[in-house]
Amino acid sequence: MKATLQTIADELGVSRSTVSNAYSRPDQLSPELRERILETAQRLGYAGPNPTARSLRRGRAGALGVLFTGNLSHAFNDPYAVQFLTGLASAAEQRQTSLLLVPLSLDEPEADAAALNEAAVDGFCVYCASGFRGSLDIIHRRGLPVVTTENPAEAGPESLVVSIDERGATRAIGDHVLGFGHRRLAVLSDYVLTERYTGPVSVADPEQLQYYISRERICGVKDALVAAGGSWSDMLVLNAEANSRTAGAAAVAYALDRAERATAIVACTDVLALGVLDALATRGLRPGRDVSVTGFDDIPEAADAGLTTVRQPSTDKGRIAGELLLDSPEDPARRHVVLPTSLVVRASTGPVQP
Amino acid sequence: MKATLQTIADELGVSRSTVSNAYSRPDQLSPELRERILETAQRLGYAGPNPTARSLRRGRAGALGVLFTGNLSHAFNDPYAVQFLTGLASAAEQRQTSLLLVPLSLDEPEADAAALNEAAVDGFCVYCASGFRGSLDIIHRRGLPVVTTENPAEAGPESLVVSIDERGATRAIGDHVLGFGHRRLAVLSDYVLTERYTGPVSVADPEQLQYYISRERICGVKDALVAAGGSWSDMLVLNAEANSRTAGAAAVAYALDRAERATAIVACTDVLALGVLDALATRGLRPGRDVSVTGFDDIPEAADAGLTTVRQPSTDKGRIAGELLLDSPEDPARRHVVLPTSLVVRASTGPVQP
DNA sequence: CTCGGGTACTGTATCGATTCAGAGCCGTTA
DNA sequence: TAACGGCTCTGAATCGATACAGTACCCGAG
Repeated sequence: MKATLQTIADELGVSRSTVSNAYSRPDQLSPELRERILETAQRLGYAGPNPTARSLRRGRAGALGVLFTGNLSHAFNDPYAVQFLTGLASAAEQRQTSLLLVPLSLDEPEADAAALNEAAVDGFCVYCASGFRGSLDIIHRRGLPVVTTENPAEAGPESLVVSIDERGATRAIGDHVLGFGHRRLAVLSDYVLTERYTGPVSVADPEQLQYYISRERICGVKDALVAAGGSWSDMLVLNAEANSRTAGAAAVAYALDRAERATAIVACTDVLALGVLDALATRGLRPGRDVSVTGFDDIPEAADAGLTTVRQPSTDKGRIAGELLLDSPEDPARRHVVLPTSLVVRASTGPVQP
Repeated sequence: MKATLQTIADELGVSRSTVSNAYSRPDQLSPELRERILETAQRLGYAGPNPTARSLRRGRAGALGVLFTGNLSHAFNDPYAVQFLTGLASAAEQRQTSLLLVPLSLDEPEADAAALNEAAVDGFCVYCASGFRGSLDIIHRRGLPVVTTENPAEAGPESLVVSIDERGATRAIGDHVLGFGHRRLAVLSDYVLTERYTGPVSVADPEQLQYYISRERICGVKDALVAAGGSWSDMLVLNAEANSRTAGAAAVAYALDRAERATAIVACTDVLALGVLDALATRGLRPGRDVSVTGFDDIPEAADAGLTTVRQPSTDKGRIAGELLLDSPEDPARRHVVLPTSLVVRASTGPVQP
């Protein structure tokens, strides 16, 4: 038989409200009585107001939902994702809110819908939204705010968005690499295809690709290429089956081992680019001289590896996502934040060798 | 004005209970009525029972709390931790439970206590318990189950524990390395000291170290050394300021650069060991020949790097932790699970060079 | 002596569901 | 035909707190 507010109230002969006030609004009662209440609570082993009951009454769950695919490793092994989450957590923490990880299988829509409907949260954060498109309807039906970090165009006006100019950022990368005279380029990404596959793929028109981030980033490279007078059909596109170092190394093998070796590899994430550097190392090729390599995100390891990349403010992105979710501004202009990116040039890129 | 069970009930002229049953106990009403109810709910934009209200009534929060230090990066950058969490999440998922990340600052006990008291969860998982000792009392006062992955001796009988034989595992590592004839050993760990510091430390008696995991693992190496007729005073102990590759590389520098170079480095985690391999690479030293290196955990990267290490079933550990928490067996014998470990020998260890 | 105003506390409605005893109703069986 | 059981559905109690209107009392000003 657990103690409740009533237990304490009865014990002291005061009203339940007063005990509640002792915890939540200390200014509403005399310090002496409050002291007695707290002491009695301690004695009866009462640990303070029940969080669930409080949530129900207050109409606030005190948590933000974060959607995940079943395999957390996948989500957490990317330092970018971890930084984003760190930012999200810091915003949440400031407002006494925690994060609820909601695992989705993506195979069982029924179960996923149930998980979304049963989550006691005040809003959802959907990042890496690729697989979660279907979840948005369910969330909207619950009338909860959602923030995504993707396609601003596709997100309805009711959505909150924190994004970057994906296409412009890789355009800058492309300009940088092309400026060094490289013409035999390869672009490396995960989610080029729907299937799990590692290696070269033929992409007639990158604008038609399904997944937003890979599409935009690849198109940015295309923009640069076309502006430099190149032709898309000369571009080699590589798909990695996951956003991991090993998948990156495996996927780039084709571009490095064939006769007409690519002289520059534009990877769509730093993790993949690090895999490319691994692949170069095992072949005795020098980054920035024999082959130029670029990444995206500017994770901490990128600096150590001397990787030329695009810096995006990952932690800020998470923090702002959290703030949007918790404040849900009405003003449509404030519901969509675009953050700046910058090109970070390091040693992994250099002029094409004669 | 949001729709509730009552709204639907009034609309159809049935009782609230019946609408509730339509969602939670479909066998309690006729299929036709259920269909009409679901349809009306759909029409009125009702997304199903409110999770908070349901939790209150059922007395089950449907979430497990996971304690974190403020900085998620720290926690998530260790693949071991991510694997553990993955296991925890899978156990939770099976029982329709999600994970609530509860950020603790460790600097502000008041705020931390509040966070613990306000978390709507059915139990807590405390891993990397080093800093969280103080939280256990608060959790116990709430009457919630806790599972830890550490010191079985120190945990009270009310605690749930999933552990491994830390000391025995590093004893095996030590035996392996000593068997190759190595005598100039260094052991590398984080949390040897309370302070943030990277480099050699003098440890008169490892049994006195404060943090459980580093103490036990270092003592295991000591056991092996003593059994081989060596003396603890010959052992070099290195502290890394964090469990990261860079900290590992920095901490091991002393052992590699001094005149009497260590011939074997026993690292207490794979991440640190990978850092040691990095340090060897920058010095042109060959792992397994010039210097033997061992790790602990057997994270996926360890296999790629050819690292000799101890495999512990990280994912199982998480899964079992979740199961203990959700089932809370009464039988004291079942409240404490010890999982097996095994030595995995790869190329990073070899005979001492003459 | 009354009135205004503040402080300290009480009582009740409410948040949105679940649960469980029981009420009708209908068909079966002795 | 009465007793019984099964199927649907209802009504009221309950989970544990918070919010708000209201009461009692005290103090100083008019």
